[in-house]
Order: sequence, then structure tokens, then C-alpha cells
Amino acid sequence: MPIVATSVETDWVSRFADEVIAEAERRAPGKPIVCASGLSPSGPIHLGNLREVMTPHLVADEIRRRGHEVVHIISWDDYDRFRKVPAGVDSSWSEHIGKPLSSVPAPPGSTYPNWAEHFKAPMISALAALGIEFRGISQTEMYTSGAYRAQILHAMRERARIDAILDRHRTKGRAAGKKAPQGLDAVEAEAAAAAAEGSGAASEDDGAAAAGYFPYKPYCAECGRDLTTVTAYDDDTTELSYTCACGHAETVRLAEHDRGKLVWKVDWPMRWAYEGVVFEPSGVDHQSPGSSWQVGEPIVREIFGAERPIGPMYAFVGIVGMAKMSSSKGAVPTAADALEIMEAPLLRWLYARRRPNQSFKIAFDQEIQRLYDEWDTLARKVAEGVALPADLAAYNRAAGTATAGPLPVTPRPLPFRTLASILDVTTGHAEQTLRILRDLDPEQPVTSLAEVRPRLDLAERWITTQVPAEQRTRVREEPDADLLASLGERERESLRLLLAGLDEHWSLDGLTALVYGVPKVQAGLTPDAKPTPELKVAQREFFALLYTLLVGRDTGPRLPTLLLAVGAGRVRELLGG
RNA sequence: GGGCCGCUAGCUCAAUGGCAGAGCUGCGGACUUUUAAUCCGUAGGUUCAGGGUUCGAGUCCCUGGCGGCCCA
Repeated sequence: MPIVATSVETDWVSRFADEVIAEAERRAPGKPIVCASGLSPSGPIHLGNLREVMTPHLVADEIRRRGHEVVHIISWDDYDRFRKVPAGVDSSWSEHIGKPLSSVPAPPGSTYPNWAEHFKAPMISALAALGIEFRGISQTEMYTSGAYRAQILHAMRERARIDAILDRHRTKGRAAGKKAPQGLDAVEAEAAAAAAEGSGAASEDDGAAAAGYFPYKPYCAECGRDLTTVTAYDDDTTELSYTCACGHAETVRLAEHDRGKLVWKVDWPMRWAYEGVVFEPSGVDHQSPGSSWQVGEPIVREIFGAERPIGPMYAFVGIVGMAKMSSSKGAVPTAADALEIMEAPLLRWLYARRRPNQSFKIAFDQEIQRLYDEWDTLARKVAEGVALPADLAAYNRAAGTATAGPLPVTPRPLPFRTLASILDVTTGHAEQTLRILRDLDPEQPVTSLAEVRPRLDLAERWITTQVPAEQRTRVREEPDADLLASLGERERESLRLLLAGLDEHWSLDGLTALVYGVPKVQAGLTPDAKPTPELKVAQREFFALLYTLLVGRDTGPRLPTLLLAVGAGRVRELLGG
């Protein structure tokens, strides 16, 4: 079913699209509309950074649905300096601090040629899985090829005016050390710090130096780092002299020099002008006076003769319930991590259904089951044509794109919690899993695992990587001899009745009838008798006994499922048969 | 101290200035069934407070409160 641009959806995406189209018509009529994202591959590109991409992606997609030509560019800020060696990487990497990210060796064990490529690669695959079409622009390539030469020379010529603009916005003291936000736990604080790091914001060297203001910073020809200071510049000859902390000093002709970059606060506005960006969001840390977003406005207007894009500030994306194993490594989850357990449309949906300025949290814990349930319910409502307008809009944006059409789905979307529960007891054993799935709905049996993939695999990865061991079902290795020995005659009889009926009732429905029937028979009732309150108590006690003997706890997955998964032989053994 | 954002049902959130709505939870019920399965029904509101604009305000304006965040 094609996704059509029919309705006049009035969600946040649509409203931005209205605005962007109108603005693009005014600024550059007839040209493709440019939406932009900027990502710094200085470390794992996490789910907060994904908002930097999803926001313009959704807007661009809406613009495309309306028949306009649009391009979504992703600027890889891989020519930014390597700032610090992250925890877990050999401290010898500190010698690379100050080099462009694309010149730093990849972390130990990586197969990628450098630091930036190592972190770009998983993001690029994740974006493909998410159906996000974009044009990637490596800032390393742009700078080292001289693409920005005219802009650099222009910025240098205008350095006094730039300095004056920056001066208007410079705050008195230097920023004090950043404090970790209050009220966050360790994981969230880590994510927050990483988010601030990634958004290219705040405490950035803006080019002020003793010898005057220069908006250009060369990477040292000798050591490759940016520990350089420009000491002189001549507008006529474009001769630029610099010294480096390593002791190297030289004079180059900037008109031929391709190893350096504009300082961030000038670099960003320059690119708005260069690419003609009409829409580019940024993190909430840009909302303060003096941020690069704020000072970028007068710089792009007064220096580069263009306008600042329309740019919503997007709020924090939090993570809930990452398994301890993952979070203790200090790892903030990436889009690739999320796609290990979520279908792509589901992940898109999280970003589509919230306005950018709303913060939200992505659940890796039990909440994910509810998320899947909500998604399935919404899909059903959409199919029946009874979804609310706002919900329908979010659904359509999540389910597919204008160019790629609908994203792949699981043909038979069984509830995630059911799949997880089954895989929990089968520990992923394919034959057992299929047998249980087949018995789930005898009217329309599942005939192959392919029908329930990829959701089946996602559920398996979730249960094995995110669910704590104490919440998993672990079938006992040995019979609980003490408990078996302490059982009264009535309990022993109940087990005998169950075991006696096992073979004859070996199916999901059969076992269901059997486990509910045993207490009835014991009470002198027929197996199809209506339950009484007393009987229900007896049933619950019987179930608790079975759970304790089978999995060592008084509750667990539904018994028929559990029995099927455990297998008749093992059941007999554990129940003392 | 300056700034940004938010405040709507128990929770998470919708609603061009035009009858305040969903989902989850709760409660009730069905399926031989109080499981970590499924389905149906139902309740739920001083839209943070006060003032203003308007025929009409959750929505726009002002003041205040509370919360989150950024900067100092």
C-alpha cells in the first residue's frame, strides 16, 4: 500500500514543512530545498544525535511528499579536532589530541581507516535501515580540496567585522567548567554529556588570539595538530604565519593552503550560506545567548550575505533500562543498538510522534513490550481507518518515506511480549519455537519462522541482551528433591494426574485443558465444570507448585507454553514422575 | 542574575481561536482461564493560578507559581 500525500496533516512536521517551503520560495525560488544535519563522529553517534537527523529527515520527507525537490545533507564534522581520549581507549591516543578526527587512527581492533570512519559507518548503516535518504558531506574532503577557499579568504578579509560581531556576544568571564546536570543518574548524565559534546556547541575556541583575531586555524604541517597560533596575515598576498606548540613555525599562502579550518562559530554560518540551508535543527544547548547558533545569525547575514536556516531546538532523548552490562561500559546506545531490538518504523515513530522540543525516553526495559503493543494497536486502527489525525500522521511518517515507500515489516506481527516469552523458555531453539508458534493459533497456524521475522530475532536479542538474568526463566537442571519429598498426598496426586494426561494432551489447547482440569478432577468435578472461587484458589496453588518445581519460582510463562517448551521427558523428571 | 522550553485524566501525550480526546493504568465483563495470553465495555477534567483580548481561549497577550534545561 503506497503512502500517499493525501491528507492535510497538521502535525509538527507538516507545520515546519509549510514554513520551510514558504521560506525556500522566498530565498531561492525554483531550487531544491536544502535541509541539513551536522554530526560529529568523535564517538558513538547515539540516539540523541539521531534526532539531529530524524528532525530534518521527517521535514524533508514531508516536503518531498508534496512534490517539491528537496535534499537532506548530513555534514560529517570529521575535520573537527580530536578533543579527548574516551574511557576504554588506550591512553596513548592522547598524542592525537588536536588532530582532525579523520587523521586519528581508529580505536584498537577497528577495521576502519580512521577514527571518524569508525564511528560514521554504523550510523550510515542504521540510517539506511531507517529509510533515511541523505547526501553525506565530509568536511575533511571539503576543506582539504579547497572547496571553501573563497569563503575562507573572505572570512579572513572580514576578520575585524567578525571579531566585532563575536565581541557583541562574548560574555564577560570565560565559561566555568561544565557541571553535570543535577538529578540524572549515571547513564543519563553520560548521555547528556555526550549530547553536549556531539552538538558542536558551547565552549568553542572562537579564534581570539594575542596577535589579533583570525577566524582560521591551520593544522600544523609538522605534527598535524591544531595547537597553532596565527601570528600574522597579509590580505594582499594571503601569506599566513603561524607557530605551533610543537615548535614548528612557517608561513603559507592561504590561497593555496588546504590544511586548516574556519573556527566553528564562523564555519557553521559559512556552510549555511555555501549550501543554502533552509532548515537545520540544533540541540537545546544552542538556545543561550552567545551560542554558535545565536552569533551565527549576524555572521551569516553580515559576512556571508545569506540567512540563517529555520532551526528548531530539539530536546534531550533519554534512555531507560539499558542492561547494566552495556551501560557500565559507559556506552550510550546508538541507533544501531536500538535497531537490534526495534523494528525500524518503531524507532522512527518515537521521533515522529513527539515535537522536537519535547524530551522523551527510549525504553530498553520491559516498557518496550508496551511500545510494541501500542504500535500494533495503532497499525490496526490505521488499517481500519479509525486512527486519530495526529496519530495517523505519526504512523505514516514512521511506516515509510516518499522515496522508499513502506519500510519492511514483520509479515505476521505477533505481540512482542509473546515472542519474548516463548524465546525465553525455548532459549531460541528454532524447532521448539516454531512448534509453540504453530500451536498458538490453530485456526491460522504459523508455518515458518520467516513469517514472524524480523520481530522474532529482535525479541530474542532483547531477551538475551536486555533482560536481567533474575527475570529470565531458567528451567531447573535437577528436580527439587527436598520439595518433592515434602509434598502431601493431595499434591502428589495432582502431579500424578498431570503426568498421566501429558501425552494425550500434548498441544497448547490440550495442556491448557489439562492444567486447569487437574484441580477440578481432584475436587470431584468433571474437567469441563465451571470454576468456583474455591476451585480457582486450588488452581492457583497447583500452578504455583508446578512453577516452583519447573523454574524455581512461583510464577512464570503460561504453563502450556512452558510445558511444551520444556518437553515431556524433562517435565516428568522435574515433577518426580 | 540572563535566557529557552514545558505545565491538559492516576501516567505518557493529542486537540487552525470553534462540542477537551487517545493510549496505558484502573474498574467491570467474556473466552473451561485471578498466570507474564487474547478480546469487549467503562470511568475518569476548575486544561497550574490570576487578569486581559474575543461572539467564543487549553490555544493569543500580561503577571505570578512550579518543573526541566542552557548560559553566567
